[in-house]
Amino acid sequence: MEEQRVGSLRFRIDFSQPLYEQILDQVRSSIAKGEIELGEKMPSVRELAQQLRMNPNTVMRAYQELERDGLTEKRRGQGTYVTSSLERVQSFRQDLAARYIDTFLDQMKSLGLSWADIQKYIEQNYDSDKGGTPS
Amino acid sequence: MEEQRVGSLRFRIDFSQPLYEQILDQVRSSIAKGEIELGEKMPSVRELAQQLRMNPNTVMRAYQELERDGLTEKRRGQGTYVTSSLERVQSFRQDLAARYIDTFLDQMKSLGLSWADIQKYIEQNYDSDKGGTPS
Amino acid sequence: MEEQRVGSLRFRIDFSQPLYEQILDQVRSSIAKGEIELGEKMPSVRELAQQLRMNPNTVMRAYQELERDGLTEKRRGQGTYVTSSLERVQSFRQDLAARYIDTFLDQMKSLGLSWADIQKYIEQNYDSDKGGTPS
Amino acid sequence: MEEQRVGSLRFRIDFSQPLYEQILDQVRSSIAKGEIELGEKMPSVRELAQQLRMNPNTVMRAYQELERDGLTEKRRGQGTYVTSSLERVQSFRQDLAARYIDTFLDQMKSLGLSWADIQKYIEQNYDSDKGGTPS
DNA sequence: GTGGTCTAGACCACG
DNA sequence: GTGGTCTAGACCACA
Repeated sequence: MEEQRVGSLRFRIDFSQPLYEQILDQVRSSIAKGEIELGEKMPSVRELAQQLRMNPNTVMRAYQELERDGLTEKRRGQGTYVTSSLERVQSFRQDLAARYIDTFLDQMKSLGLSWADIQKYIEQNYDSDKGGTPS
Repeated sequence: MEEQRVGSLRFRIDFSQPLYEQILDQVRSSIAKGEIELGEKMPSVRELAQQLRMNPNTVMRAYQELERDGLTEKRRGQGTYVTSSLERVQSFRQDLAARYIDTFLDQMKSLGLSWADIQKYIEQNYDSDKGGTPS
Repeated sequence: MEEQRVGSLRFRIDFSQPLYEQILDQVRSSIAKGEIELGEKMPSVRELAQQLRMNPNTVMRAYQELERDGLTEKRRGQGTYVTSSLERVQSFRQDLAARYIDTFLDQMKSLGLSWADIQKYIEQNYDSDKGGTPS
Repeated sequence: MEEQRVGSLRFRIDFSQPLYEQILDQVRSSIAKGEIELGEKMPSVRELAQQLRMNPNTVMRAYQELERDGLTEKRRGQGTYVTSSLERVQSFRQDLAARYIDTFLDQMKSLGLSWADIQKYIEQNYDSDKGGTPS
């Protein structure tokens, strides 16, 4: 329900999805949007676990996936850092967007909606809030 | 892998999602696209389970959700039928589309992509196949 | 120390490496060598855990990596199966071999040994047992 | 990323392996290849730690292992020196090479590849750069 | 201090 | 029955 800030990161956790997935998605989002800077130190596993009132293992699982995505890197004994490679972030963002778009277009197709239909619908209903990079 | 036909319905099942969900989605899609006609008889739970080589419980769960959606109705002693109400189908289609779109726009927002970005991206990459059998 | 058989799989577990890695390596090896057949059912997580006297979570972690490798697939409520795709196994084997070889050649290079040196050395010392596909 | 020189030694450090291990391996390599001469003085622990921007404890751990290997020796009040015994270096090199080779052959065996397979593969893929600065 | 592995045991979704 | 998520808490390696 309420949002929580931990360092530069913001979290909004509920019980509708696996906790580690929510962490994963929300950290990805923070990195993709540049809310947390390249090369910045992430909160430690234990710290984040405590702040979010979760078990450290749950947080660690999310951190491991982030590293597999190439979005963070671990430095032994020092902590976890956001990657410094802008390129890696960009390419990750592209890939993920493409995956989301594919799924979405499949869904629309399964309902028999064409791209023109979708455009019309969205422009009617979401004119005021089309998302995008925050100011 | 391969597609399977059962009456007017077509199924393509894999193990990446819950089986009952795949049945649900694919029947919904068949109804939305008019591949199975309004008022037509659905295969019985047993029949479909046998054809798809699944546990009848799995098929039943999908059928229950279809009925809750108002897309089908059971007639005692006769079986399950697709609703005859075009209006019901249309409104269901609208609702589902709206839900998919919301999710999609949230995802795009989480990646910092605006509606303009999305349009540009899709038109570049999917020009030839924008899907959809317009109603 | 002693080898253990679970279905078609053989395990030899010690404490010199993470347990889940040993499971992972040994299952990979069994698949690569064809000791367990394509499409065959793997022991369930709980079953294997019990046989190896480990916690199910430890086994599950290994199974998750196997799936990420594309060597196995989960079927909900049914269990875990070795992939049926020979191609996937072959390509995995190629990739892994290439990785091992790269590492090895780097090590040899760091010791100032040329490929000719290595060949000579191996042929002198390992003539009787050059490994390879078991009879 | 970038290489760093400290006296006769060259280092290339990342975060994918324990830092002390990287120092260890790279110093061993420098000695084995004769890049640093027998009897030459090593940088002091503090000096090296400072140059590599590491904790002195980390460097010390690597130095202790080098001494255990017989590749270096401490002289009280003077610092650490590379051994003057060519024989010791040679025998160390042999041992280490043998260990690497054993591991490698085990890996290949676990993938069901024979020595002939390996030779063929390497000669196809690495013909231009077989590494090595023969002694 | 950091992350990583492991155990024991609960509870859930799926078939 | 299957795998998946989560917690609590122990112990380890690295810096």
